[in-house]
Amino acid sequence: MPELPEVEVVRRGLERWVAGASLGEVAVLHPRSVRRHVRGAADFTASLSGRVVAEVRRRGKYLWLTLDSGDALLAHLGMSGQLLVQPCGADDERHLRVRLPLAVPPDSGPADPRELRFVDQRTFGHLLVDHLVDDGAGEGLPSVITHIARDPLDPAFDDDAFAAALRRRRTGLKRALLDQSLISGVGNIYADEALWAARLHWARPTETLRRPQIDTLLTAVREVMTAALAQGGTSFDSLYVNVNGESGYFERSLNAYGRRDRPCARCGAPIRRETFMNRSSYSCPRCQPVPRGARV
DNA sequence: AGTCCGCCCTGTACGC
DNA sequence: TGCGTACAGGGCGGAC
Repeated sequence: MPELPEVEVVRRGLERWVAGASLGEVAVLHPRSVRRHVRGAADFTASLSGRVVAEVRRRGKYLWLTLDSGDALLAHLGMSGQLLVQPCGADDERHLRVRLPLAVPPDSGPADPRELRFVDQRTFGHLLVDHLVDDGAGEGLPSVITHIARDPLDPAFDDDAFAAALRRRRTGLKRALLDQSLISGVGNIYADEALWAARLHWARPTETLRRPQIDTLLTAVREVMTAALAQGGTSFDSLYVNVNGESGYFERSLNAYGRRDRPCARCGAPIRRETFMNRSSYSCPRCQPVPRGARV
């Protein structure tokens, strides 16, 4: 499942292939993949054709290509989305949803034509074209994601403001971590990993957290993401950009997620699995005891 | 306004 | 073997 580190790996990989390239005739092979482009699939392709890509940016789990039209091609990978750069003649992937041919300036880049492909088995991901608005720091942000908070690796992320906002919440800690309007980029896997590292239980009432604990938590979030990024960033330098939640790139370093009944790396107690928000939460029963007033 | 639930989707694993 | 069910879960619309 792509969370911030995986999306950042894709962003870095994509940049090399698409910056400076122009888009040819885009083909939408599955309408659901552009469902959030409100003006429809035909408008989606029309607003991309012939546009030149400037740069690839990211906030949390959202990724966008800035275009010479002043708009952006915004992408969210959802659960199973991939953005691949392939030779135009390569066989279609089974779940190819959108095809975006690339043309590079004649005096640069590889001779064989390539295309950007959006592949998405479960179609939770999507693409859309959107105009940019000022994000408050002079940078452009796609208008449909202005409610997405800065992510913890963003230099402009405000720890003080986050701590204050977190304590104003009246909910459980993991629910807050997964709320992309409070802090972005954190999904189920890295939430569990950060909570384990910070020795905090997922149901801890947010308003009872003290500042040192919030700082410990933020440090943990940044460390697990940075470590994953370091692994992912060195895991591929191949022809195409790839992200695959099941790839196992980052599995080796997990301490909690998916480790039911296996010993905690700190204390040896068997990791427990609980159901919460219709998904799994993994934690150590000894290092992360259930707090008073737990919010399930 | 803040909080939270249900739904969307497909492939795999597993019990009977 | 085949069928049914559980599970994976991000983000949003809408209920409360």
